[in-house]
Amino acid sequence: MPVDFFTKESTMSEEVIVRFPPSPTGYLHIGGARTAIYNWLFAKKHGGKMILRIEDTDAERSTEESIQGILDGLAWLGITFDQGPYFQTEFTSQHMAAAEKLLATNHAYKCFCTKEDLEAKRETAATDKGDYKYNQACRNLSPEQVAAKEKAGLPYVIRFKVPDQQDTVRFEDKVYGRIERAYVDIEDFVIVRSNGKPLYLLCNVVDDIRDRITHVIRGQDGLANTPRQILIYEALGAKIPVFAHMPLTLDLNKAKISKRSHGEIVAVHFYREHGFLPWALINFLVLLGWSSGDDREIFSQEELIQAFSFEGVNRSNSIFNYRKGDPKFFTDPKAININAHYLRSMPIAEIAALIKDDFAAEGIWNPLYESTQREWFLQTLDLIRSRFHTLQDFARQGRAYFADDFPIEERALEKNLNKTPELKSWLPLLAARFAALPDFSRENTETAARQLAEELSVKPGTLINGARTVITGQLAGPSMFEVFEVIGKERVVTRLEQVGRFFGGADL
RNA sequence: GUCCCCAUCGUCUAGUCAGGUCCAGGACACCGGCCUUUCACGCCGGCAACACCGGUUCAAAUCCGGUUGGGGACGCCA
Repeated sequence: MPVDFFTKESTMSEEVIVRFPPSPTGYLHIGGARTAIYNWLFAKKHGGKMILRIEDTDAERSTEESIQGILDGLAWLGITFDQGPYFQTEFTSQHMAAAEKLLATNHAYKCFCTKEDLEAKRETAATDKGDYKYNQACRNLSPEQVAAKEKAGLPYVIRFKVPDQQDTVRFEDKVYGRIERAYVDIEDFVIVRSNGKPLYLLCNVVDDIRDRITHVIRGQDGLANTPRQILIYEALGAKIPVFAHMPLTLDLNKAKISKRSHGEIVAVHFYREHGFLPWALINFLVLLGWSSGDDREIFSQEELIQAFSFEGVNRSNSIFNYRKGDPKFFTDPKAININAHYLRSMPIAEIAALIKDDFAAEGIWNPLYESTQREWFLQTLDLIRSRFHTLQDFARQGRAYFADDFPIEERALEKNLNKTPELKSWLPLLAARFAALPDFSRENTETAARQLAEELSVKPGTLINGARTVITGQLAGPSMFEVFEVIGKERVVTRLEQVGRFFGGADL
């Protein structure tokens, strides 16, 4: 395996290449998705490429299911990549070649200290509240000593030999600015396990060199790893990429969000299943730690690509404002608000396409909605969408517009019907007036309803909201005259005539 | 414990690099009003923050030092 590609300088240094390297140990969560989004935006903005690399070196925890979940999540979001997915385990020989090179150039050494021994020392240091650092016991072993230990069959790991200098490792982070770390504060870290498997720090760097990554955009939790990785780049004689660390997303208790402690709420698929528009989720996520600098918060894809830059990335961690068990907000209120915003402003035909499956699942899909009843369908969706928060609301809260069996809200029943028992006879009267209308327009139904109200000496609202309850089962909704029009004369008249069923049933 | 990073309304943030135009702007949430047959949308208004202490300066959210608070990293995990 030739190793000179480590030193090969990029000939097309202007081209931006970024990567998203998830480890397949769970679903795609919103923190990871946000990192992917930032990478994707940056690549798009600079006409660069994005590589998807599955970091599956931890065979024990990596699963096929998880890989698929991550792929599905990215696909749903519309985060596309130009290369990959690559799998880190496919490049083990390159990782090992790099380790050999480091060994050969005296940038690394074999360490025979046992895991048990080291763990004991670490524990002792922890109990004494002291600082633990590898004591470099094997750093200066003579070639003869190493040979002897190897011959004796002693297992060893390969450690990186951190330069013995008084200086600091420094780099210019695109978000955090200048970061410095003293060499003495970096211990000789392990790059190859005793079973011969290379470790993340090494693999990650080798892969980034091979893939000619120009910009490493990742979470702030990678910030502390960066000086060590830079050391590897230098030892391998490779060009160091630009680093840009993104602030983390924490929960209300300022703890890092994770599957373990937060469950489904932080999973991308949760949002898909709960009627979120992928772009709305992206729009929300991108705002968690970044701002355009002006007052804009809603962006089209083109606008966002144009507006995005590291300048606008905040340095402090942001909080995912989710309260468990909140009856009103099942996730961050701002996320819901943004989703609702798109729901009421996007082309209605797009919504129609997105809710088809949901309607089918609820048993209220009608194929005619795509042919002869398409106009009616779109008009109805448009009428009801302003108060909806998710795509699911159309089939759930909007059921009465598409089906004759729909639930009746208890509060609507009490307030709009039970309080005025006379409606039991008034609504059939209204039905008769409506039935007699030659043209069932909103103007005509309004005139008829108001006229009847006047004749009965009741407020129009009494009649109208009584009708609302009987016709939609709900306390609130669009203008009833538009509802009448959309639901249609026949169904309106029928539902009004059946008002008796809400007053103890059969005695009509 | 060691090292690194961070600190503006409840939350997301603008303003900090180039100190005065900021008794701090926007958004979400919340409260009130208008519209109205209801709820929502929309519009109008309100509540609400520069963590603390010291320094520099005519002037500090902005610069410097410290304190406190928070986060991250310190694995033969990624």
